Amino acid sequence: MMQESGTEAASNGPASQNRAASVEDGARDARPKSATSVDVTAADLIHLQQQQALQVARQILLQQQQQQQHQQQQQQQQLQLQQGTDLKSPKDNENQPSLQVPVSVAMMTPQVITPQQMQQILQQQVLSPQQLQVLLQQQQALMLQQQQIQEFYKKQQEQLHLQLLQQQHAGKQSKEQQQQAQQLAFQQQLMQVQQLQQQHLLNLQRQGLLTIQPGQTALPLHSLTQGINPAELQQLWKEVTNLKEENSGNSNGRRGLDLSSPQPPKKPLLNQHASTNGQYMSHSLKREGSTLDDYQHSHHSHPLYGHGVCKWPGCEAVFEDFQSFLKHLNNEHALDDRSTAQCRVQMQVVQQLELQLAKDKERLQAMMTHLHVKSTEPKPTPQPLNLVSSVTLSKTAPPEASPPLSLPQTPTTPTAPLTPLSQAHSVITPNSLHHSVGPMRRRYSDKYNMPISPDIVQNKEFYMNAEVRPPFTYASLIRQGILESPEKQLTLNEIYNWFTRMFAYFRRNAATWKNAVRHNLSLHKCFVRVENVKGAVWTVDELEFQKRRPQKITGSPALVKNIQTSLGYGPALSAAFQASMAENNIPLYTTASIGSPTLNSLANAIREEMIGAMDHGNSNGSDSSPGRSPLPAMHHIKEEPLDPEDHEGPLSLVTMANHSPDFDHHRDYDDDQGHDDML
DNA sequence: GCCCCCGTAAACAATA
DNA sequence: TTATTGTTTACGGGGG
Repeated sequence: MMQESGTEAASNGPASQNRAASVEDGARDARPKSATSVDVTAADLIHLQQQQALQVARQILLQQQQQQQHQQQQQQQQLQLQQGTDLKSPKDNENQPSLQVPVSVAMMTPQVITPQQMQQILQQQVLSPQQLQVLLQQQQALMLQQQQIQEFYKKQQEQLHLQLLQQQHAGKQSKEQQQQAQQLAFQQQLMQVQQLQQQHLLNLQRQGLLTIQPGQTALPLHSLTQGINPAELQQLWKEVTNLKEENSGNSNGRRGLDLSSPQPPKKPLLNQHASTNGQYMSHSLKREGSTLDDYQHSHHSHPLYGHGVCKWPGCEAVFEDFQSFLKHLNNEHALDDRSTAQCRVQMQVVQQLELQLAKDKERLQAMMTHLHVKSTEPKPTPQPLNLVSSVTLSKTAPPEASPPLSLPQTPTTPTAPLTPLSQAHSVITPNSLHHSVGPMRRRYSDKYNMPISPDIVQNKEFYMNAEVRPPFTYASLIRQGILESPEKQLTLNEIYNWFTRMFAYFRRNAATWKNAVRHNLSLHKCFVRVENVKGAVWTVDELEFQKRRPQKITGSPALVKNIQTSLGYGPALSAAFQASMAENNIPLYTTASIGSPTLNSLANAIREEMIGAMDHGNSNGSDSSPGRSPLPAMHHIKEEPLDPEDHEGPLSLVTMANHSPDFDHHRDYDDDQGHDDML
């Protein structure tokens, strides 16, 4: 009789809820002013620079002392020779024969780096061609400065030499004073070099050319500190830009830029994130290749072709039609050394961007965790868009929760059914995040008549584990839950369970949202209550639901395009949405064969028709015809007797689906709610 | 400012 | 009797 449900009513007064909500909102407003950046701060840079300079300074002083002694000895020898004495010291001459170039000068001299080093630098700091140019200019400017310093140093050395000679003539003075003077001069020079290098590094950082990550300090900092040979940069620049005259077809002098022998991303930095994102990265790369192929063969839109312009890096050739572009692509960007080099650079760019994206996502997750999750409740670190590669479900999360139908359930294929375009619109944007943190206002699924399924599908793991309010209205969520059920019908309690199972947010304050669910079920005509022998189930009248929010979406062309593109890519559509479309064509309560391509296209077509009908702006709440073939309203289902087997209870329902709501866990949810509500 | 939508709260009745 | 389910009303906020 009494279906399981939370015992939330007793201790969950509205006042306390409001207080809790307001406090929560206040906490959310108190956002951290300073994000904990993963980049090395300027202070760290300076510290490293200072340490490095200290070591160099010690070497310089040692060398300088030796050199000074050597010079003085030479001078003494010369004097002795002039005086006719013959005091040889060949040993000293042999020991210090080639110290005319001080170490400090050697340090300032730009070192010629190997191609491998250059590649490592590129891998760790992938630069765009523009950035490379800027870097080149910066390096050349630094070279000039360093040359000036060298000249200055040489002049000083000469001056010192002259001073020594004069001092020799004037009589021997204390060597300590000379050494101190020279040390001071060298320290000044060192300071100047340090300042220049720090300025250079800071400039690079400011311009975003240099991002030093933890654990990355060794090579890039060292290399940049020592200066990259502009010739090498120029060489690389030539290799990766359009130098068509170099298109010889042979790999002459093309070192390490061969795609045929793909070097594994030997980036320790990348591997640091492999535990969480490596899968995602490799997968996305793989997906990138497949989509490219698909585009090339099946679409007249091409990722390398946009607005009549070839988007090959550095090309920007203009074409009137797609065919000429394809010809150009095959001719000019064929498989040769230049293309492979450019491709490799682009791969590095993508890898770097993905790395940055992963970092930003981690930061976002940390922020959200900080803002929404109680510190006393250690949660798994859920991330939107299936970044969680291996979900360790908390005790409040359904451990198995085989998702219904096409939901990507296995973390091993996190983005398998997705397309990049579908990802683009359904990623948790700051806007949606804003919605999710506050009261449930203006869920975009309603506002723009968008199917919520792709979002829920893509962020299922996220919503399941993060106490983030899904940016959908109760009505949309209820509909989604009902449509995800195998029979497209749920009892009230099953709807509750679906909420708690799918959304961590609804595992607390049960009285509030359950009341809202009931309220919505009763209020909206799109939810049809079907009497049953053993109770009642709720179904969705899709027509009524579509009529429910006839707000036009013509306002933002980009938005409309987004919606249409999202509809145009079948894999992004969830089976629930397809099923909902199928409901308009096939009788209710029949288990539709969901997922066939024809049904997908049909569903898309119907969906677009619906959106087109919405554009005409149906009168709100009126029962006017939506402007397309009037499908029979679903109200008759109220009288339609149901097969008792189909809805005798939750357990019978779950046997039909591969997603089994574990009601023990629902108990847990309710219990947790009780704890939460007591707080 | 008005209207609509949505969320929330609450009262109330029916029912198991 | 109690908990659940379902209906309805009221109110406030956001947004067009």
